[in-house]
Amino acid sequence: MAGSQAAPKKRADARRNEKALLDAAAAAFVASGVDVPVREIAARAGVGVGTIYRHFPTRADLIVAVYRHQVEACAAAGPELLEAGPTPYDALANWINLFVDFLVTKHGLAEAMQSEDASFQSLHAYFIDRLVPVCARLLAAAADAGQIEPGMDALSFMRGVGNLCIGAGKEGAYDARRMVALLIAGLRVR
Amino acid sequence: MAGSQAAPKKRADARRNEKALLDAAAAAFVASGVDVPVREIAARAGVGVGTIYRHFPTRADLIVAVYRHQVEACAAAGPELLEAGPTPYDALANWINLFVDFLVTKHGLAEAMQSEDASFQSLHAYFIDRLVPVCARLLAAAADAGQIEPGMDALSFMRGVGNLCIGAGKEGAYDARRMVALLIAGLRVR
DNA sequence: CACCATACGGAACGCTGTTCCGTTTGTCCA
DNA sequence: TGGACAAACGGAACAGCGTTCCGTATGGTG
Repeated sequence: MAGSQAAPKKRADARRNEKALLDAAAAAFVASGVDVPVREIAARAGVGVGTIYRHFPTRADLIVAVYRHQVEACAAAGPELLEAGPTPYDALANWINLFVDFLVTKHGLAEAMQSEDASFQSLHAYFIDRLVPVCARLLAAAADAGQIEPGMDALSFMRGVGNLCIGAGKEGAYDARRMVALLIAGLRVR
Repeated sequence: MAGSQAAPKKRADARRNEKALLDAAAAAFVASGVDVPVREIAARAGVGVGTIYRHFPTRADLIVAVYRHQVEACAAAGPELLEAGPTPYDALANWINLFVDFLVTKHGLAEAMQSEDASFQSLHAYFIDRLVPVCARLLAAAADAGQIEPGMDALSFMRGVGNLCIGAGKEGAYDARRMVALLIAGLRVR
């Protein structure tokens, strides 16, 4: 097999800077949200701005790289919850809650996810690739079990959930989980 | 009574420019969304940028001025629907649909509404003043009729509805009305 | 008609993202 | 070991945005 990557042998300083940038970006995202100025990330990492763009052509690429592990974990949790939960509907609700918790703790990520800006293309693509199929399977299972109305497409549903997470985690009394719970409840057959 | 305004007699050119700015802004909002560059609005109106800031200190003030009529109409429709609808729940659903239709046809307005930027303070204040009480009354009526769970606060609910409208009206197949319908359905008692 | 407060225009500033190129540095082979 | 070359770097420079500020123009008025 081809190992982890078909690494075209990058230079040592390049690898070092990429790591430093990921750490700096993670810290900066926590401190100032995912729309923190590029210069600040560069300063934290002790590199020039050019170096950021060389490693991560768009902000979305950097965001994806920083949160890849957590997104993968979320994707992996889908089938597990489906097997563990009392019913498919419970599994769906639990999984969505997992996703919501992830989103609301990343300042500005929900906002970025719905941005139509071209530079966020790769962020969309990644979330769609990894999470929408998982959601689709949970929705299908719940529909097959007769617990929710069939016909909801996973992409729209996840966009709705993501939208509801916008503005959460501020001082205002807005509770994203409560709103998402309403949305899920709205799916149920009556 | 004090007539329509206690107008402190503004100069004729100032009144003319204010009108021109409102027209230009309305056209620019339609063409490029509510986050159209200030310079473009100024150019459309044939004035300098300073003139915009003199009449409308923040972008939110301009947005409020442009859409005031439609927001007032929406606010006025609440009590009417409550009286007309077969049930309070129907009135609530119809009114929310009115609000959603308003939002999705104003490119970028839903996004602006959830912005926490200080310059949008007056936009928040206006919507909260005019629409939240109407929504609260409809929610209370539906709860009193035993059709929805009591305890939903109108502000959170409207924020949720507004959030669901983000990204509607683009090429993507996202249907804000459908998602909002889910949210309303989630309110119903089971 | 002359005065002056009111209002205007747009240059200028600061902060963003993004590009570009002269310089530095790691790697590899003679 | 040392030199050569591709790879990578840094940050100046540019463009687009919101916002401020002040010299200039103008409408109202006695």
